[in-house]
Amino acid sequence: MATGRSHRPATRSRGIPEATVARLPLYLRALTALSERSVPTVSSEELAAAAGVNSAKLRKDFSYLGSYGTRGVGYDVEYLVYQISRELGLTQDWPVVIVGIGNLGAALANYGGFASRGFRVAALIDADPAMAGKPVAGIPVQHTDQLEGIIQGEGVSIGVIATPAGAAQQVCDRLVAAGVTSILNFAPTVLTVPDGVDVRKVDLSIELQILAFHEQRKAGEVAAAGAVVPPVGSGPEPVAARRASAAGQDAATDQGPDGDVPAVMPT
Amino acid sequence: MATGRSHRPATRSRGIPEATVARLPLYLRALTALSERSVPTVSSEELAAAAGVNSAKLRKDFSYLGSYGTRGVGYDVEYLVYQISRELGLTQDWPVVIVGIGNLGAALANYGGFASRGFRVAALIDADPAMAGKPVAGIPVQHTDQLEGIIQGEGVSIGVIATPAGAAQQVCDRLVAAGVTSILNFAPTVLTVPDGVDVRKVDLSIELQILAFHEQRKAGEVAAAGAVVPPVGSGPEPVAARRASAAGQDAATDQGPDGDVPAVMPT
DNA sequence: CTATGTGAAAGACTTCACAGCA
DNA sequence: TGCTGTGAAGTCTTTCACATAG
Repeated sequence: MATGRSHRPATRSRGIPEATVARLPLYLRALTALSERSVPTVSSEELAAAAGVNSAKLRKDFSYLGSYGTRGVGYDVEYLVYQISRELGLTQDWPVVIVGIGNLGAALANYGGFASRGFRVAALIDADPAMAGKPVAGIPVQHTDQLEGIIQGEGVSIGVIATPAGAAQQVCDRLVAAGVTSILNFAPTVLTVPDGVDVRKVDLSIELQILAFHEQRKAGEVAAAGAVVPPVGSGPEPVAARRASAAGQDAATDQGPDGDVPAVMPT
Repeated sequence: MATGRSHRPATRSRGIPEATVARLPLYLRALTALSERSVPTVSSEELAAAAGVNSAKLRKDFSYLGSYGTRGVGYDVEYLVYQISRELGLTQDWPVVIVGIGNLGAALANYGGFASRGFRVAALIDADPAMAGKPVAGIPVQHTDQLEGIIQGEGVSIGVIATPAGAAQQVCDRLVAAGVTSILNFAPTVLTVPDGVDVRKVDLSIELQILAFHEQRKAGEVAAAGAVVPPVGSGPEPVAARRASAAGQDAATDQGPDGDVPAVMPT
């Protein structure tokens, strides 16, 4: 696929890198905090520190949105908050349904961050008839039978799956058939969806395993004692060397690729 | 820190790409499922489909671990399960502490996936005195005062933070001071940690915002019908194009850079 | 003849470093 | 003078495509 770097019409070239999109919420959060403290402007350096990234990256990211800063000064906090919000589509209302009101589903329903950014819990759905009517986070749980009606009635396009792994694909299919085109999946399963539907997954187990991998390495290093040049192993991997100093810092702040979260069922 | 090392004989060149490490848990999950069905071998094509990635990527990933396949045949399921488990450090016991037993913390404590892969909930910690002693998921909650003692006593190196955003950094500092070197953060805050400590974050709000961004685009595409705002939707955008066929598959499985998850406090 | 393993090419993302505007 | 905006360089990932082992 040739990145038809298309003729960028003035500012705002469409085609913001995925990596940048993933960081916009981070910047937005930092900016919101500044805004609440009535800070009028910030430099890329300060904002980057607050968001946990380096300033060059931040400036590059913002450059994809347009030239919203002032040389020699910095960025206007309020203005940036607005621009990023608009870019992320947070200036509109996004009704969301959460399917699977177990421990996790309830936690998500109670999650305050929802409302704060245009997301509105339109409904809580669970397959257990006993749950029907029971209020969670002030919202009455509805039975799965109602799923299609709710999606269509409320015009829901984003669905959150917090069911056991075994039910995830089935729920997903129904959500999609009913019109949902974006899914946040907390069940530890690979969902199959038709083209045009976005899926993001969050899997606690995966995150822990990644941490374990690095943790294991740390232990190994101690035992092997940091030699000047890696002993055994193939060759003095250049990559390895770099990793040494950057990894700790990097992993901690801007976290590497792939992200995931918790789930409800065993892996 | 030095990197090289490890007395790993034969294959196994040190320096597995981070992107590959992030996918190993995915392969492991798929392999475990096959193993339970007593499937003896799998081709890269089949396994890739089960894991939601493409076969070329999978083969490349495995090539970093060594040559564990048989040309013309495929991979031995049991053997691969073992190799990947070892690589990820899952053949050993990893005691984990969860701090902040609110809705989310309780959900995590009940998460079955923990035990299944070498992770053991060594303790549940909460700052609320009223919670002390109360069992959650069969484990009695302990007060924050006990934090240091538990970490050191159990030799915990992985900590999960599920507290409100305001307490996260403080908890993090205590965990690190007590000896924890890997942290999974569910609070919507950027944690600052010393070198050598790994942090992975999981933030529901961020995931939803990313979905909203793409959702907004889809809506725009429909309206613009590949007209005035081409670059994004209309143009054979590399990303867009790929997304069409692979994305559904891709986004679901290998998800882009930076990962996050849910939290307990508003953004 | 099949499916792995892997150089090489293509892309995506990050970092550098500095021109240029306020 | 200070800080943004951005080509260019550097690094990491993915994809291609095919030699090669079984």
